[in-house]
Amino acid sequence: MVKLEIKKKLGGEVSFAPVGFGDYSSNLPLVLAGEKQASPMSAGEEILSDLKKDKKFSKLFSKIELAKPGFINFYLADEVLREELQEVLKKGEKYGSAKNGKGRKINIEFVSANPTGPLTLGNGRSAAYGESLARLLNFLGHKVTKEYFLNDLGRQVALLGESVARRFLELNGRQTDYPEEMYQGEYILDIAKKFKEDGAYHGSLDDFESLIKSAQKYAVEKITASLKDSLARFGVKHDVWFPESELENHGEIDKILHDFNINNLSYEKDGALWFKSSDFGLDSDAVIKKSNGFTTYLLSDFAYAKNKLKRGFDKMIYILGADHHADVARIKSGLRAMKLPEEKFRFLLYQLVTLVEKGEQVRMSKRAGRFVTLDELVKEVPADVVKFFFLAKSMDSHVEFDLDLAKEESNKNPVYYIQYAFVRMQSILRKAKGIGIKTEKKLSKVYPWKEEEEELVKELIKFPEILAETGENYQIHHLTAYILDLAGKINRFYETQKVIGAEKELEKFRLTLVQASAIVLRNGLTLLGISLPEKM
RNA sequence: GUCCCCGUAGCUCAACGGAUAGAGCGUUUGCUUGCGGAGCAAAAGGUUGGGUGUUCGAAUCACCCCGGGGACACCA
Repeated sequence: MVKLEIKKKLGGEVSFAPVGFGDYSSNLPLVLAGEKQASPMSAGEEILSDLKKDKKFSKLFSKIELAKPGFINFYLADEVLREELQEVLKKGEKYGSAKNGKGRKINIEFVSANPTGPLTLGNGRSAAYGESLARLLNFLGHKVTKEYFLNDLGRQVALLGESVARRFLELNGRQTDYPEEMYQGEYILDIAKKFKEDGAYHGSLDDFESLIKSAQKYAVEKITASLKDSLARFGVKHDVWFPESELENHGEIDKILHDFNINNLSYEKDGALWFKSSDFGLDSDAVIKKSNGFTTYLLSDFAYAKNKLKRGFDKMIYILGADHHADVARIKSGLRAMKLPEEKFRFLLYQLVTLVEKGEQVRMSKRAGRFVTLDELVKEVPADVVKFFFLAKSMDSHVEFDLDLAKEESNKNPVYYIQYAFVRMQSILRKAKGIGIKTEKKLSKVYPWKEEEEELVKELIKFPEILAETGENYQIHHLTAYILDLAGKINRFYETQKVIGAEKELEKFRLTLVQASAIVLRNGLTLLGISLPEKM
């Protein structure tokens, strides 16, 4: 990774240069000029002559130049390009991987939707992002656990049980009303029907309490299973499903209450128990135990954070919808109060996915039964397309989703452009193998680069650098954009340079380019969780 | 009232404070023998919502407006 070497050597920032300014560039002269009040160009001269003294370093480049306002531009040497190209073939599916993570344990929690209904599009965004980030960090040498927090306690789940119970009573010919606060989606009726068919309830129909309990347990199990199915169909698999009830059963929630009490971090008011969050950076205090005796979500969050830490994770990443923005501040206040290492917790918020129907925005609501499910979408639009749609965007962008438009546009999605480039490369490789052409490391003849070849190699060897950066800033969409760029370079190369049937040595050389292209596309798409067709 | 995110080409979105603001879709025009045309080449399309600052340099940072989304519960 030449970029890293320049960075080390200079001790300043280095970036990929815009077209026409070499391969890498640094603004160090401008920065130094500001600090020392010297002219950028003279500062640049000094740096430049220093760099040139280091023979080993300057051998990496065909040219190092000082440009206009005060940039140093680096042009990669031909041999470096050729060596790195061989590196791609040598490392194959490991190309781009690293050991920087040093096996540090990372927990990534994502999706974590309540088991009270199907997954929504927003959950899909979380799923696509979490899965990809996990794969990337793994590739970079971390030991990643993908985790799903299952809220199997509390009011929403109780409400779910009651909803199913009421539908169940209806099915059994009992007169019951169905209040507005019940879950309105059709899937509730489906669950109630299965509940009846399975004969899962053995008690009396008049014992409403017992019915609710039984229906709740049944519904949570059914829905959890279908959540797993939906995610599997979307190509996402969590390593750990962590039920909230486990925290309660192991007394971890009570332990927090106890500790807060001892350390004078909580107090009673209006029959409820409050956490003194205002002592830890918040505007107000927060309820952790309601006057009806039930503990709040926040308390579980505290216990859960502590639990994760206890399991030995070095870093805990939460992927949350932007509607949890305020929760983040509350959780952090709790971390401070409990003296847990705040820097090990990282909260990533993605902006919400809103639904557009016939030009109108519709607020999705699970309770009101008004949403598009991930399953519905994936039935109409291939999972690869949906993932690309999410992963090409920054987490900070709102997504307005129009199902009709998505269906219509699906076959124009850029993901096909990338897959097509891959298929073309595979096709050439197949053909070459068929007629016995092999790639070779040592070529007896070195050809000058064709423009499209050079651009392609340079793009290919950026891959490890892009991954390293993305692993730092978690901006997965940068990786997505890179792969799209790369596909463009590949298609241009394909269009202009004949591979099979070219002059003997040249044929071999271009074949290495083809092979390297296939490798990088494969590695990149795999990290995004997008599939690689052999044929289309 | 406080806090978070966004406003960039007709549309959907990119752009570590850097050099000429880029892709895809859509529009217009070309490209058969060469390996898959789901491609390639080119054109048109922009006062980066508006303003004031900060500095060598601002789509990016600060402040003020305008517009959109979200959060500020004994909801989850």
